Amino acid sequence: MPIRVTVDIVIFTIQSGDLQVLLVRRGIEPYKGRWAIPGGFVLEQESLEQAALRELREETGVTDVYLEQLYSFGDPKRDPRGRTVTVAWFALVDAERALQAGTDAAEARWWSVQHRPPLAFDHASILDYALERLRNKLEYTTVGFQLLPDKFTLGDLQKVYEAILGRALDKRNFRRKIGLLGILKPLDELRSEGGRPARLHRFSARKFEKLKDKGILFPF
Amino acid sequence: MPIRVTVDIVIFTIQSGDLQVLLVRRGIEPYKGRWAIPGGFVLEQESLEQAALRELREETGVTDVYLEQLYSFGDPKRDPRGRTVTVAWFALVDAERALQAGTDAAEARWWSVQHRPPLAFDHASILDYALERLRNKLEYTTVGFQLLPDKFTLGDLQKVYEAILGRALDKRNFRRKIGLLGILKPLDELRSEGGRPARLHRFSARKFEKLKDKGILFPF
DNA sequence: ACAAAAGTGTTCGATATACACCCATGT
DNA sequence: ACATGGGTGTATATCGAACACTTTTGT
Repeated sequence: MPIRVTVDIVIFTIQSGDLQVLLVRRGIEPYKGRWAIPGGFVLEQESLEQAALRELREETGVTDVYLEQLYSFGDPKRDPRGRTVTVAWFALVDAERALQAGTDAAEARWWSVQHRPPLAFDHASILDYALERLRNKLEYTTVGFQLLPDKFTLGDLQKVYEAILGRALDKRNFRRKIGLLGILKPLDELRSEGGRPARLHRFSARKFEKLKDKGILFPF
Repeated sequence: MPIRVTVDIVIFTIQSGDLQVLLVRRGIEPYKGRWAIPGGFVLEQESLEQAALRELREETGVTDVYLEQLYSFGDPKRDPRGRTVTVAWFALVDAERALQAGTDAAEARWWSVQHRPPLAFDHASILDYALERLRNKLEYTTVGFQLLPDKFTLGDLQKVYEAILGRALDKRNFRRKIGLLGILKPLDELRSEGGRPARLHRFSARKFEKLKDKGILFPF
């Protein structure tokens, strides 16, 4: 009996200030009816990353997202049907793209990471690990920007950080630190949402690459 | 043709202030005669970590070392004999244990990471990645202590940091920061080595666990 | 006595944190 | 006019970086 290799993808998004994860309901045994992290077998001719991207596209229809390898899980008993090793990934999609994902398949939906259902297999461990990685990465990289659409307000950005870190941040300190990085381009465009209109910004990946090369990272 | 799953282990040590990696010379094709990272197939009934520990023991005779999963590599062309996915790990062994490792098998020896030979397969990428991870981890964890024997001097410890980071550190700043952590127990024992004798210290893992729980990490 | 490594404090700049009020719009 | 979210500066504490001399041993 050979070992079968799969990929599983923990897909996060932010919906109205709440960190959510995409889960699919299993239609077959084992764990029939339980919710699970989307994934599937690695095909003969594709790399692990290609497999993850393919599953992501098949399950959610989304493409062109942030994707990072997380960890590989291979406990001999993790799948009762037989020996599997899964290479887990985590992906970040912005709120706009997230909408199409949840509606595509009837048996896929977004769950708040706070109020998630019991999961199949060892998927609870995988999700916990992904969450931990996301929190850590938030502090020294710009992954947070991946959860926002092209144009966003500084309030939007702060909400992303607060949702992931699970605590409130000071508005003035937050803006100063973001400003210091100089990786946001303020646009000549405002968005009104129940109060004073907020300026929209765009993430400038080009400026960020320069910072990375110099070893300057995120100071949260 | 199923995918075959292997583990490869990048084993680091420090010998007289130089960061070294254990490599084995391949006796068969492909890449016969080339140096490679030690590794082998994952067996039917063992977890990935057990497989890594087993290979580590078989190749080096060492046990009870620091071992951490690194990344999984699965390019379809990475092994010309057929499709493989390897789960790469990195291990740290102290100088005393390292001695027995290099001598066990005639075709295994330590190489300075600076002057390493060309490697088989995609092992150069794996080694580079391990080195990057080690450097990063050094800055916010206590992995550095894993490269030292039970008793060591502060000079020994500083040399470990300098060898891995590849730059000189200020002795006073280094000692202050280590001292602030309060995870070293000074012993009533000195070691003389060509100058004023140095006090030996021991790493107190118990104290460190408390720090970790509070989220206090290494400030290098 | 001298060579060789151990040991020890202070100053300064940068960064993180705490904290409160006015502004522009919609209703 | 009032409710709602947007926008702005200063003071303090903490942390990291730079920097030089004395001490203890072996030869």
